Order: sequence, then C-alpha cells, then structure tokens
Amino acid sequence: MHALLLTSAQPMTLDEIVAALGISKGSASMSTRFLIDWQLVRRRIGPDGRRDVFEAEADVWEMARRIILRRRQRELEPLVRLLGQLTEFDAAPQQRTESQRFRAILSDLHTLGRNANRVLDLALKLDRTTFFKRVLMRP
Amino acid sequence: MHALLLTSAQPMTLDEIVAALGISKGSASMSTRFLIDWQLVRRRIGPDGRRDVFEAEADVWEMARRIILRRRQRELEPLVRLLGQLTEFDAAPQQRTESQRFRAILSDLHTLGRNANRVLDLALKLDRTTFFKRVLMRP
DNA sequence: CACTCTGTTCAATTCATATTGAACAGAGTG
DNA sequence: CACTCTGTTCAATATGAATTGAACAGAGTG
Repeated sequence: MHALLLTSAQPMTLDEIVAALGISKGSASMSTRFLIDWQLVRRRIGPDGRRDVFEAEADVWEMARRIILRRRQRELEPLVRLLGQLTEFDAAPQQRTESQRFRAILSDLHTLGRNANRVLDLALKLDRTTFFKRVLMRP
Repeated sequence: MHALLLTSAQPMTLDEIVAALGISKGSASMSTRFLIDWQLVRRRIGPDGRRDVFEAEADVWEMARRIILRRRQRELEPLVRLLGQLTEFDAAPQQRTESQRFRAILSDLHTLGRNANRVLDLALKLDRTTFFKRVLMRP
C-alpha cells in the first residue's frame, strides 16, 4: 500500500486503495492509520469535500529519515539505555569469571549500540548529500 | 538462545541448551543450525568426544559485521540490483506524467539503496575503531 | 548384532499476527 | 428526522511462522 501511494501521481481515496489492492475496507483503514502514524503518508480532505484522500511523502530521503528516526527512538535507544543501566549496575568488584564475561559482553553491546546510535543520528541531522559526502568521501 | 550462548562462559551441549531454555530438542536443533548458518555460533566436538558443543562468536563487533554482511548481500543487494534494472528499463522517451513520477521514485530508491550499500560496505571493510572514527569525527 | 547415545527431520500442532466483514458512529443532506 | 456516505472498531477468522514430539539415521560400544 505504501508502494501504491508512493507511485500514484494523485492522492487516492480509501475506496480506490481497496479496489487497487483487493483488500477489505477495515484493513485499508488500519493500514493507512499505521502509515500515517509513521508519518510516511498524509491524510487530506479530498477535492470533493467528503472523502479523505491519502498521499505518500514523495521525497525518498525524507521517507528514509522518518523510518530511521522512529526505529531509532523506539527500538535502539531503549535498548541502549537498558544496556547502559545493566553495565553500570556493576556492584561487587570481586565477582567470579562467569559474571566477568557476562559484563564484558554487556559493555561491548552497549558500546556498539551507542556507536550505531551516533551514526544514525548523523544521518538524521545532516542533509542527504552532506551525509553521504561525509561518510563516503575519502578525507 | 544466541544471548544464552553469548553469555555462557563455556560452550554448551544441545541438552544443556534444551534444559536452560525449556524448548524441545527439535527446536534447539533448528535454532543452532540457523545461528551456525549466520556464522554467529560455531559447532565443535565436545570434550567427551561424543556430544557436540556450541559456542557463540564472543567478539560483538565481529558478530555485528556478520549480520550486516549477510543482510546486505541477501536483502539489500538484490533489491538494489532490481531497482537498477527497472530504472534502466527506460525505453520510450515520451511517456505520460504518471510514468514519469513512477520512474523518478524508482531512481531515487535506487540511489538511496546504493548509498546505504556503500555505507555498510565501509563498515564491513574498516576496523571497528577506524569506522567510527571516520564516520563520527569531524573532518 | 543389539543397544545406546547423538542429532535431524517433518507432519501435526500451537502461537502470533493480519485480515475480514458486520455493526457502528459521525457528518452532511433533504 | 430519516437517509446516505464516510471511516472506524473489534470479535471472528484466516494466514503464516515457530514449536513440538515421535520416528529416524548414524556413530560408538559391548
């Protein structure tokens, strides 16, 4: 459905989507809500003033930014936060070997997550061309 | 199961995994195969010479590299290749507006995919510290 | 060979998620 | 108000993926 709206030149009504994809009205309603929630699709009042029309964000980089933004803050950040807490939890300085290894892994995962977070943050903050220039051009 | 093996100080036998996770032998067999297939876990002949033991790659950066490598070549590359073909398909120079927009989106997706590919490629080729230095330090 | 100890396979089942469609609510319209 | 035209909701259902467990195959062992 996202692909359909992306490639449709005009915004589409719910009926049109239902007809084009052969899905039920209920399902179409759910799906549009999902896409709107992710800010990949906008709902507008149609030209007839009655039915809503849906249109996708046409800028592909902007689309990618929104997906990255959302997944970063809903999935990556909470995970990194949790790993940070577990890493700090430390406590007893003299633990047995088993726990040492466990803590080392936690710490490494935490570092990896933080770094991934920073890369994605850079991607979100910079312009599309700037980002790829910064990352891909030899310094 | 990956987490279990990651944090276990010693390699584990299939029975131990089954006991620790409360899953069936069949499921454990499937899961180990999956993890081995992704090169996240190694199978070795146990010290008793009879039962196999399983151990996870302990280097978290190496683990991440392997996941990136695999997903890149199994998911991203085929997609980018397809988008490239569709973009080139071009043909008729004078098409109607609908198709113009369609082709523009395809082309943008192709570019985005190629760029993502290059970033991941960089992450795979460079050392962990080098990568984050290159990407995150201001030039 | 019979017997045990492994790990694997795969059809049946369970489990989680997505989809359906009928009932519904709200906004216009006459 | 009754009626139509929307989009939404949600219990029932369909779909798809993971899990089970019993049967199996191979390797050792006596």
